[in-house]
Amino acid sequence: MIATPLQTPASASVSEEVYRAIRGAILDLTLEPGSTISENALARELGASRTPVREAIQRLERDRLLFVFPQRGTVVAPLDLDEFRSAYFVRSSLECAAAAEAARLAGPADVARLRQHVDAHTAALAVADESTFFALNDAFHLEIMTIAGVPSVWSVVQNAKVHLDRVRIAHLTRASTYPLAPIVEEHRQLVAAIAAGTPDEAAAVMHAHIAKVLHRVDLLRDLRPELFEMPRELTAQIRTISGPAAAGRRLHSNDKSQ
Amino acid sequence: MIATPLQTPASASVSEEVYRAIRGAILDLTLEPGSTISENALARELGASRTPVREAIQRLERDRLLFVFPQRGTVVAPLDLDEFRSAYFVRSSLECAAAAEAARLAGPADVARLRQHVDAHTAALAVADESTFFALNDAFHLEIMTIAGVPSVWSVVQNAKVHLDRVRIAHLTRASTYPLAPIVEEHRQLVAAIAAGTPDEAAAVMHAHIAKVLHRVDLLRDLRPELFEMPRELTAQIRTISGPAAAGRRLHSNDKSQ
DNA sequence: CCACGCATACTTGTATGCAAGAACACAAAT
DNA sequence: ATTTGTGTTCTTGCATACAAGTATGCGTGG
Repeated sequence: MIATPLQTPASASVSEEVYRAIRGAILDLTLEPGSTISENALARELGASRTPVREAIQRLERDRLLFVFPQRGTVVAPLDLDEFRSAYFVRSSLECAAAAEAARLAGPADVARLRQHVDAHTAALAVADESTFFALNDAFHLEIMTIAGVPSVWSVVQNAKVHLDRVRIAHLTRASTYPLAPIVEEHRQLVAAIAAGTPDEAAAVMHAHIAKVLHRVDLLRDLRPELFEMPRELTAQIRTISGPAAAGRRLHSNDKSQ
Repeated sequence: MIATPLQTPASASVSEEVYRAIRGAILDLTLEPGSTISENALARELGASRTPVREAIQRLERDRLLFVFPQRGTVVAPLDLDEFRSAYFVRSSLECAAAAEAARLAGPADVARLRQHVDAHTAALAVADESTFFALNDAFHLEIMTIAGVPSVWSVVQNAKVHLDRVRIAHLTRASTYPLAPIVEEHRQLVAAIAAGTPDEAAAVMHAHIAKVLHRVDLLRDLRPELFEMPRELTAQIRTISGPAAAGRRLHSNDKSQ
């Protein structure tokens, strides 16, 4: 059961709201990796019709958060090592290049704005909850992209970042708390490198900053290997020709009780 | 008028076919930047219903090839310098990083496969038309991504590359022919750098290889500045409150003759 | 006990109807 | 001549009905 029947605040469009709802449910494991969902069931739950639900599902499929098997079903994408590595590659490459470019282009006003971000982040360290903290984190990284002159690249980074966040969040709910202070400290070093106008240094700091997620995927794989497994029914994407091989289990979760 | 009523060969789904048809029409300027399109008109032309047309339009909007203004209309995205620069940034960063990584990881079998690509490309130089030549070009770049261990990153590059291709194709149809031989030669140098196992050299060669598009956008901007202009009717995305400022011109192309 | 056939209840893909809003055309008033 | 109101027709967003395909459950026959 996903959260609420669409009472989310800034109502842009039903489709957008449904997208955010499902995406959030996937990220916080309300919808577990490998579980099956259905357009009709989601439409009932969210109080919308199939059309906007379907549009959201197609967006999420392009985000690689869902797999749609026509006439068979739709499953939440299991965590995947290759996907994680690709996402890391994209984020690392783009953000390091942006940090270097920002170090080349940044003027005094830009550096001042970066420092404001760091100050706000430091203040949030004490009082804010995690979600707002990470929102500030995203804002800081976006600011660097903006200084580099390519703000719209941030959306590409975000699309990749989801797959890193999935691992981080899943690991977070099971393991210890997340150390937030080092993040702000690394941001401070990043600003220093950008202010100094040293592109290589900025890229190196950014690389170290981002690389800290890398070990989490291995830890999570040990903690909860089932999050990485595709349900056996859908593993055979190439249908065996009436072969009785994949008999036994059922696809539908049979949740009529909803 | 877009090409044919959906007779394209490998019929995956209506939605997919419509997507490819519109995308192709945008790329080859059958649909000119800034022109308005409509779900109903496209559905009639392509012999489909609105649903798959709508799905295709939404994909193309996420590709930034269309702008959808609810209740007002949908326009083909004009060429845009910022979009071009962002796309170049994404492609350059990812492909240079991939080339460097490929230089680190490539084994003899990988190098052999790369050489096969170059040989096939050389052969195509004499006989093949441009579209198959560029298909081989894409295959080569994908192979590098594969060797780097992140094949799925290629889809990200492709999404950005569209905006570079738009400029190249638009410039191609108006200006002289495209010199193809240097491309293959640069690929050869790239393979040499990867075979030598020198990441920095591979990245440098890749950078020079990709950077050749950069000057085209300026040339095209001089040749056909109208391709870069958003129709004035939709420039005001924030509606002036019943202000008669934007009066005069009309939005709808009024092509009832179709 | 096992294999096969069939009915049934699901799935997603597609078509279509309706609603809300925006822009144009035109007539009327100032 | 300019403005203003109004109706028509366009636009996209959403809801819903239908079509095609798939997996399950059960009965039947072996």
